[in-house]
Amino acid sequence: MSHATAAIHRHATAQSRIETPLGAVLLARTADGLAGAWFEGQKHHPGELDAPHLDDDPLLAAAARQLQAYFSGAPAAFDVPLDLQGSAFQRSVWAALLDIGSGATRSYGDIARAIGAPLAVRAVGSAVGRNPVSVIVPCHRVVGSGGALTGYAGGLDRKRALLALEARA
Amino acid sequence: MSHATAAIHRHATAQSRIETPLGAVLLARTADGLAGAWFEGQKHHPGELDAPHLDDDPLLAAAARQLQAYFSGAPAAFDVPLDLQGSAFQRSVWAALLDIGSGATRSYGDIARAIGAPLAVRAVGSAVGRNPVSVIVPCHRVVGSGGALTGYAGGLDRKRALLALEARA
DNA sequence: GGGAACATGTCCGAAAACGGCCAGTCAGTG
DNA sequence: CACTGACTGGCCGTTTTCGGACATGTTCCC
Repeated sequence: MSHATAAIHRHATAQSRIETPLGAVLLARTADGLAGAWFEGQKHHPGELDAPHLDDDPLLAAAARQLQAYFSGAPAAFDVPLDLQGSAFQRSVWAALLDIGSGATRSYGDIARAIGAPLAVRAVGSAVGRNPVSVIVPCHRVVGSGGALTGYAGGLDRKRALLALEARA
Repeated sequence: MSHATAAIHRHATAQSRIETPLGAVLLARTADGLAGAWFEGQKHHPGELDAPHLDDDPLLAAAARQLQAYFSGAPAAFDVPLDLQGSAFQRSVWAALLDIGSGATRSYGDIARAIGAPLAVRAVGSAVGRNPVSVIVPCHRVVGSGGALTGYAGGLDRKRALLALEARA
């Protein structure tokens, strides 16, 4: 188990499960914010969490509401506090993802330059792939420099669908 | 000759030889109890003993009966008094072996912790290997921490066979 | 009496393998 | 030419693997 995944297992205080047009999503929070949103069966899924299932947790409920709105075609508007568990490098990458507007895309090289490590392109790829909060932290908006989709922890189909949804909105 | 083996040669009052599905076994007793049960040709076998061969010695006969029952598939039930010749450290290790239930296994590290010498793992390995009373003192129930069989004075095949027998019972 | 060998397990550091990349090359086309 | 596609080499953080070092009691062999 990776350091980050272990941290989530340790600090999670509640979890809940919602259905979306792209499949079930597991949400998890810590005391400080939303820490995870994984598609069922995706790569790097944390597996079973110890935390209690709470459908009425205010933060989880808000995240669920905003996700449902997003999937219904409303413009992406997420404002739940995040608590992203990862190394300093990973957090800097994930922070950069939050700057990509809905409907826009960036290349892995763009992100590398944005965080001041222009040569760390492959490392950026790794970090993007470990994003713990799907959809809300928009790792799906990162594509190859030529526009190719190149990869997605939840499967390329989901990545295509998310981009298409945002293109319509 | 080791200190313990010398003591057995000195104090043995009777011996006898029985056949088992895993080969011949030499039994030896002292005035105080059963002191040895070695597979023929095993490592650390004491060789020829001076003591008289007595097939009607009550203690040796009881041990033989219980061993035969065990090999026929009956649950392990040994109650002959033991007289284990060895250093204080070795006796503490062998005592710990008697606490492992039939069908269960422990690692060498488990035993080391159980006797209060958590770092003496290798020494435990040595001591387990010198167990003078095979089968009845269940040294065959000690395996590597990863589950590997790692060694047996009577050969790994016998160790495997004993564990399989107990798994069935 | 000194020193090696053993039926191990834990730790730590180094080294290698592994990715959701990208820019450059080069040969093959129309 | 311009464009394509396959291949190459280098970049970097993370994860996994691997190899020593160490701790311990007893025996065996100089």
